[in-house]
Amino acid sequence: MEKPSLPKGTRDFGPSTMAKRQFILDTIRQVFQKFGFLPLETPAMENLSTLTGKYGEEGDQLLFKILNSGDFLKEVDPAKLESRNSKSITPDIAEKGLRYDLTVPFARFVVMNRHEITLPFKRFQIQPVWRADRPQKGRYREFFQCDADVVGTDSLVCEAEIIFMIKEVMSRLGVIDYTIKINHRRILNGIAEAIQAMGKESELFVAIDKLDKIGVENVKKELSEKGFNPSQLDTLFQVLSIQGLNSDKIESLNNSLSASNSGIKGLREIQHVFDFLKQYGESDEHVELDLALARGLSYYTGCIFEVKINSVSIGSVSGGGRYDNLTQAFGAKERLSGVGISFGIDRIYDAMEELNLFSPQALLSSKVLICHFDEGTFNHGLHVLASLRKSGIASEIYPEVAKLKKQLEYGSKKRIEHAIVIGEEEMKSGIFTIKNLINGEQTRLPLETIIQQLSN
RNA sequence: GUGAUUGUAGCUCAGUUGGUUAGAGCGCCAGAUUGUGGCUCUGGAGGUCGCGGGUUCGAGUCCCGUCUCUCACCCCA
Repeated sequence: MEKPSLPKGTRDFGPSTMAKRQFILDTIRQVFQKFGFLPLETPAMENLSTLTGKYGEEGDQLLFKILNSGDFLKEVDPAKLESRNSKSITPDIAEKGLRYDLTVPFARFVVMNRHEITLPFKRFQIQPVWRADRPQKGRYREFFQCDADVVGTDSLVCEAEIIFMIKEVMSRLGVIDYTIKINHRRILNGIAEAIQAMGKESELFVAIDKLDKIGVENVKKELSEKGFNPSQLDTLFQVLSIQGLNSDKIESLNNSLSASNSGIKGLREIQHVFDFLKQYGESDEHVELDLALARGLSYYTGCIFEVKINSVSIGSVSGGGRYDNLTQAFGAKERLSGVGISFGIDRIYDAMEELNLFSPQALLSSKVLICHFDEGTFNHGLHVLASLRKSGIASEIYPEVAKLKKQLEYGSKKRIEHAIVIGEEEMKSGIFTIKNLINGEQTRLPLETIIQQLSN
């Protein structure tokens, strides 16, 4: 017999893990709802035509594909089969794939249901996504994303709201030391213009995105290998090295990017977002304009965000941005702009675990265990159990006749707070022994009093 | 996709230059205590040493292959 195992990069979540995960999920869900987002769920699988081409070539390779049902090789061109080229055969044998993120399925949903959606449409979605990546720290092949997106408005107040939501989620989770990095694709384009690197934007952005990870020298090295000349690099790092308050950075960039329409427009939008923050009464604490933030997903066109929990060696726990043309990819005639944020709760979990931020009592368990001695007291226990549950007290009865020792041990291990012991005497008198399994104290009380005390 | 790394009891790990019947701690089960868990004591169960092949009189230990874990790169939550 083969030992059972899990596929690479996937995990089981036992009860104690789930208690903590639920806490994070509930927190995020509550914040999304408080900000006026409505729930949406989409299928785990999508047509591959929906998914491919939205995440760049690299992303396409990370899609999990689902083999067609039935005798799927029958219809395939024999010459193609003979070629043994997986890439060319794939479209013939796999029409579906597992979703790679929640934004693209959302865009698909919007296009398909355009007639019954009132714009601007705000939705949130909390579901697992799958990537055929090689797992490593903070990286799984199945993980949850918690997305909130608004489509159908260009208003920059949406960007500001994203920042408010991030702040509220972090503060409710008890995360104190974190940074919301913000940048704008147009500013990045402006920088590319300023150093005359048009047409080589992607190489440029990918390299500077690594700045805080590998340092200035290594980025310079990578860029010169990619064909950037020293004077370009000088100008680039002159711009990137701007330090100080967000407002100082904006001011200084206004000068260095003054020749670029795109750059100026991006800066103006960022400025607006900061203005909205102020107007709302929120400071720009934790928010940092970071010119080195680029983000890989190719569909972003406006503001981009990333949240990093400091002092934890885990990638970003949240990311998002504005995209202009996502619905166009599905043939929508009208231009629908959208902006969204995605929280990665698996990484948030890992980070909180590392920082010891979970409160210890977060275990989901019954409050009362009913202990008994024989068939008679067991049956009486069932009545007691019913009364407890009617009063909304989470409770359970030890399901078989066993030694008291064993029953109490069970309750203690499951961290059930109280044990009610029902013997002959208790059954007759209606006064039950209730034992606190945490501190060991024990008293005798009538059922009504017990229920009253436990209901609080 | 590239590179490195790990694998011995349910868990965390020892195991010497290859040498008898592979160990410890924790956990688990039972008893001491037939109506009282956590502490203590006593006893017990549990391993094809990841899998397959090779070298050897002899392999947990050496060699090859394979799978797996973890980490880094690429990319990303």
